[in-house]
Amino acid sequence: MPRVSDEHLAARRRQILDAARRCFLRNGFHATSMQDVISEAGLSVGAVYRYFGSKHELVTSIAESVLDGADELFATLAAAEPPLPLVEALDRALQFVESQTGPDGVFPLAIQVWAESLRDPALAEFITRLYGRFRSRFVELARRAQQAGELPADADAEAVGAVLFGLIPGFALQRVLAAGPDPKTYLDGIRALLAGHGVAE
Amino acid sequence: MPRVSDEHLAARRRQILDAARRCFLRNGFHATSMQDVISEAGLSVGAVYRYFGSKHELVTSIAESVLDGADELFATLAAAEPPLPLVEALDRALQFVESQTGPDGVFPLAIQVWAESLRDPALAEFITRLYGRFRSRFVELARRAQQAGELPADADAEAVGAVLFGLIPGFALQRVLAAGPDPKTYLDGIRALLAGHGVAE
DNA sequence: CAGTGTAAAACGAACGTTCGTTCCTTGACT
DNA sequence: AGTCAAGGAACGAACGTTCGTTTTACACTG
Repeated sequence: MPRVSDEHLAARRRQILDAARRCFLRNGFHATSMQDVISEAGLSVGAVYRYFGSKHELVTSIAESVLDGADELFATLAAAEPPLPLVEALDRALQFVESQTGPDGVFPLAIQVWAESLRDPALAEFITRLYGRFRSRFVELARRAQQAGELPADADAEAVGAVLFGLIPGFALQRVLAAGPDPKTYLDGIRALLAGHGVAE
Repeated sequence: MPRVSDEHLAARRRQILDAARRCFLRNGFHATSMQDVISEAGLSVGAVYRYFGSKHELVTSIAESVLDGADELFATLAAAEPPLPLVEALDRALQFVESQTGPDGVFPLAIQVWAESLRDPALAEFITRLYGRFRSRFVELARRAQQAGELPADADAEAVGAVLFGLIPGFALQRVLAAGPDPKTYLDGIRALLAGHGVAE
């Protein structure tokens, strides 16, 4: 089928990426062979190698698409007008993450990306930059909560933002690895902490 | 050396496990070949296979030893007499984790164990049980903080414990993947949250 | 104490498989 | 007729593991 449309090419790419995502979710990056991806996509070796030059390129593409989605939500939460109360912003973030922790969600893939980034400097740099951006969203959230009087005026927004961001993977990990509590319960815990009796300082 | 002492056998095992740990830290479980481990240990193929029946057994042994250490600390923190103030307990937990986030620490290995557990039901069950125990330590911490008046009397200790525990991997992940703040800054953020202005109920 | 038998520890060549990738061929569409 | 997406046989390398051989330390004899 020569001279096919651009949409056809894009669709083929997506077809391969979707197949790869399913395989990677099922077996992990390393235990998935190119043949697995190729069979899952219902294509031939040659066809797949026309669209992706190597397995590594497939892994990288998946990694980027997996993580890009979350930033959009976090950006929305941080920029909401009027500013969202802390608890509500966290509620929304937790619900999003919760929706991605199942076997079909992307969070298990994210864990694999973390592991992969420990050995792949290029991927590590991508991750560092993206997660830095994630954190900056939560710093912004903290700053605005501070202005709204939800946090002490002298608090370090950078520090609070880091903690708020840390709550998210902390929740997701427990959900996936340790049969953790549901988002509602987790949020109750956060609320209780926020309502703390001023023991610090 | 036939008929060697039990200490010799144990030392050989440790020799192999240490070599494997170094290799796994350097290249990850999957990208490390048995030959890598064997060369690193300075032994022969046959010698290593005398002590460990398969590569998988090596991975499992490493995983267990990596995670067992942390529980000891968490148990100590939860059982301290008199009860530790929340902030101080978290401080100690963060400092411990911090000491394990470097290239020589075990935290990078823990990330790989997480990824591995997604495909290995036996490992997953081990992880679930262990992390459940981790969380229960923090629940105990929360309960005692509650009795000391550091948390609202009507708070759900289970929920708060889960959040407190979640702070730990949340910190470590940022430290390893996203050039996150140091433990002191992170703790400042936690303090600011605890001092929150009672916005939640 | 010397000599010898033996069981166990260590060795490493070799095996069958599977890997990611290459590259030539095929055939549908312009 | 020409172009190019798609196909798939074939390749060399590397994998985890097996297994027959060699080496070693100790027990037992005289």
